[in-house]
Amino acid sequence: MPPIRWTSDPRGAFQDARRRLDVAHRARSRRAGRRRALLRHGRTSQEQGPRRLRHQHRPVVQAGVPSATALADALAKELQHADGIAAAEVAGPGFLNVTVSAAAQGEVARAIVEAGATYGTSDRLAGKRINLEFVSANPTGPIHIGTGRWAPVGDSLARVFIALGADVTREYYFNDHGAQVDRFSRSLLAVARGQEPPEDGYVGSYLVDIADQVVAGHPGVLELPDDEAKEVFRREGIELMFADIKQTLHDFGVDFDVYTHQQTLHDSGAVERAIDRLREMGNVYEADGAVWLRTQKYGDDKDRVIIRSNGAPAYISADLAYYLDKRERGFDLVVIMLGADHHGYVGRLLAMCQAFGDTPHENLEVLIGQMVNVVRDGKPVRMAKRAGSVVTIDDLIEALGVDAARYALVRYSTDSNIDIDLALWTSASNDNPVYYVQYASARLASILRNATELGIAWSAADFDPSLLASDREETCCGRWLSSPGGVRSG
RNA sequence: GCGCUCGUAGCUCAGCUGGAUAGAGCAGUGGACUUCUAAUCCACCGGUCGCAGGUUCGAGUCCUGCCGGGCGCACCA
Repeated sequence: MPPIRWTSDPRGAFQDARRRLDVAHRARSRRAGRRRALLRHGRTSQEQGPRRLRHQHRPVVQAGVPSATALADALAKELQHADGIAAAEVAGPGFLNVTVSAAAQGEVARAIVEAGATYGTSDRLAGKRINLEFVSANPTGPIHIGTGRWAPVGDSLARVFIALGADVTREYYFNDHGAQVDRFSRSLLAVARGQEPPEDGYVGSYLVDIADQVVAGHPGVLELPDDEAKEVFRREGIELMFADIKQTLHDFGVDFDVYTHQQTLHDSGAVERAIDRLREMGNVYEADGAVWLRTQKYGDDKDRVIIRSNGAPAYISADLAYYLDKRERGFDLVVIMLGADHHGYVGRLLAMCQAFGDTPHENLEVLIGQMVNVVRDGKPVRMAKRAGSVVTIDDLIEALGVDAARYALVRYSTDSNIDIDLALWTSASNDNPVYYVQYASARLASILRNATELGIAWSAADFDPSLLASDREETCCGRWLSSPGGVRSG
């Protein structure tokens, strides 16, 4: 064991050497204790242009520019004597393998213990205000599994941004305006009167529950004229439905900081203000009796109507106001998470962002999550009680439990549509992905418990990092070292 | 017809801004273990990265065209 005592992160030594040589680098973690570096040269100046850069990436000798191997050699020499580094050797054309000494590598254990829960966090996004809007299911029924996918994903994303030091707000856009809500209230009224729901209405036993509650709270409601009764069912029904949704999300471990009601954007004049602003920017015009936004100018397929020829605002008008509202509330980045059935909407939202004079992907990011199906033995499952109903988050939680349900939704890339196999996720077998996580947790808890029973306690003074030298420990240290990178790129 | 997205090992999926022999888990095969919870561990087996071109010193990654699955293309929300 080389008697290398190290005092700092070996990456520091690496960066020192690099700085001295004035080369750009690319480092990647490989096996435990090793870092590999691809050397690139000639990237110190951005104005070189792509063509020349490409040539300079070639690992060949050019006039006045040392070859990659020569650079690697030089870098290796610098590194060999650096603290915490056991060996540095040139491996292939342009690659440098750096072996971190066991002692240096073991230090990561100390760093983790001392940092506790803050290990892996950073201040990379410090001062940045991010608004994450997700779920935002309409209050016309329980949360469907597709939109519900964003609940754990959006929540996890929020946690990652917070770990990076950002100031994060979780927000829910509550759509209590428009035709869907009207259909909902008509459906409630029909159900309360024991009639068939309207042709275009909603079905499901939840309607009965809501209708019963409304009637219980307003005994005379069924004797009112249709319009008045419908209004009562609208107002009360939405409140009850929304309370249900909030409860479901809360049970799912997801709570929001801000709920914005679409209706308030219309009532407060925010929509008009947003349109005025866009008009000032020269991006609004009138044609065919309607008011249009010039989204095509900013990459959308066509311009979009924001005020219909009948005078009613189109759906997007509230989004204009909402985006502006978020920006005025001081958010640098506005993230909106939508289901794949809304992906056609992305283009016009990004165009809107630009129409306001903002920069897409910098001030506005629209994420699309693909569809979620629930299957059993390969066949789609409908769990709710009445035909026509869809699988809800409540159903999923009931079937899998909160932890497994969250994990089943977070585990996969949101770019892929997923089939959640109930048989798989509820099975007591190795096939069940959630078992791995639970077992790992159980084993770690067990180690700590046994350590306590044996009277073993952490002591910074007695800690000898060089003892963490076995292959297994090397692997662990490597993972630990690279895990903050995962948070960073997340 | 147009657009978005997926197509990587038998199965379910990773693969970051293109970089060294493409990685995990499960399944399969062969071992280990009088157990820090057998809900275990180790090893092996297994891949024309949908197909065909192209760009590049280098492509699973970028571009073009096909094929296949999903989802959309409203003065609906």
